[in-house]
Amino acid sequence: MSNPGRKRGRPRALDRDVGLDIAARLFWERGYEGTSTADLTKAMGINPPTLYSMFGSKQELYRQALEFGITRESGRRMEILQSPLPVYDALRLYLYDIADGDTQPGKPRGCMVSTAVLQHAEENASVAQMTAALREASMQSLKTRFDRAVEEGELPAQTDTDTLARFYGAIIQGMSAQACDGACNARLKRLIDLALTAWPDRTVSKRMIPQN
Amino acid sequence: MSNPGRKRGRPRALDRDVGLDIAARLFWERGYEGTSTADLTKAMGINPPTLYSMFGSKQELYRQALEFGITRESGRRMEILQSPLPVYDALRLYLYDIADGDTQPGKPRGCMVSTAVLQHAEENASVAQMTAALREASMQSLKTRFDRAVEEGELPAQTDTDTLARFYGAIIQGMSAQACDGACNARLKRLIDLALTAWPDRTVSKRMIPQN
DNA sequence: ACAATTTAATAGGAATCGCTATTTAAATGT
DNA sequence: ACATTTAAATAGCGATTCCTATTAAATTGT
Repeated sequence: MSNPGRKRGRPRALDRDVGLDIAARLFWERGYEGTSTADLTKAMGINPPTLYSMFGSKQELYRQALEFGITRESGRRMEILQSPLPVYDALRLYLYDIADGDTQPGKPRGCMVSTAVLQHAEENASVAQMTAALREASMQSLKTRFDRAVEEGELPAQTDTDTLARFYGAIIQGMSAQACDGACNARLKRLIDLALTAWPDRTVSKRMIPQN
Repeated sequence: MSNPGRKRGRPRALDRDVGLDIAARLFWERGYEGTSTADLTKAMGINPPTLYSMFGSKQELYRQALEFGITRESGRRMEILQSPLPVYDALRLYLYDIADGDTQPGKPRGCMVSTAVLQHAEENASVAQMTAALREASMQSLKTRFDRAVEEGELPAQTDTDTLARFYGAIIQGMSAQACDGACNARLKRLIDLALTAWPDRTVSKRMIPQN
């Protein structure tokens, strides 16, 4: 029969995105080294050769699963950060969104990137590099927004935007760690609210009493 | 020959503490799942049966290596925290000591506990429980110190000491993650200095302009 | 019906995983 | 010297690691 919408040959039994979603959840929960290819094929309901023909290798599957898992939320968070809101409010919403991501019901705890592959066997150094680069990019996007805020007069000219970005980056990583350890959403948001009191404020200097 | 200071039988070829130090460094660098028993025996210069007769199992070795690795610094940090210094200054020195620990030349980056075994295979859940309990205990010791500060009038009576402890706990975890990613000592200390501006201050409320 | 095309399933390979039964070596006690 | 005691080394077990050569199945084109 003529069926122009379909290719020739045996149809795929597993949708690629479904497979990536399953892989993302497994890697998210158990880490790269804690997830075996047998875990992956079993969860996807396929046999090893299918996994390798679809995704290439375990490392390549991890890369694709990472990309698949973060694309949607990464886009949303960029919109929050680049919104017309004052930078402080954008930052708060940005952090709240991350706290929500760290504590989604029915999904693994913590962040897929923030605390992933920090320790690893030598042979997995290139995998660790993937997540490290994503963490660095995340902090750079914060710094870029803060730099704009300086230019637009929302932050003092002498603001150390790099340290400010890495500080909130540390909060993000700490939230992920604590979510892995069982922290609830409300607890993470209390933590955010406290972290936001470190925001540089042009109106008042906070500590009137010298520290030394 | 009569030699009262020594036991009978073949002498140990490897000192227990030397072995634990080697194991601690390997687990620290590569994580629990990233370190194989072959890595451990090779680094110690022993054969598998010796490792198992000395330490019992991989999991038990990890427990002992953790204990060995953190005992000294844990004691020092408790002294800092319980010193007669004002709580703010004690906290600052405490965090600086951790930053130093995260960036020691010739040792693995980051903290052995703060960011360890956050993700893991199901079979290693009990190992993850070890590090999670140590992280929780670390934050509890901060909270206890802050509670005392409230009692002694160093902090406002209404201070949320639990959130305050978990906030600096998040900073500690973030520092460890960033040290793993290559952050230097000075960068971590800039981060600490910024985090310390979130310290509750009785003299002035920081944000004079309402946020909403 | 039959060839062509594409994918899945079977079966297993080489290496490594954590771990151990057995044997050998090195000390002390008599 | 020789037995006793303690620990190390040899050798390897069963299971699992990531991955693949080969075969079988399911579709389309003619």
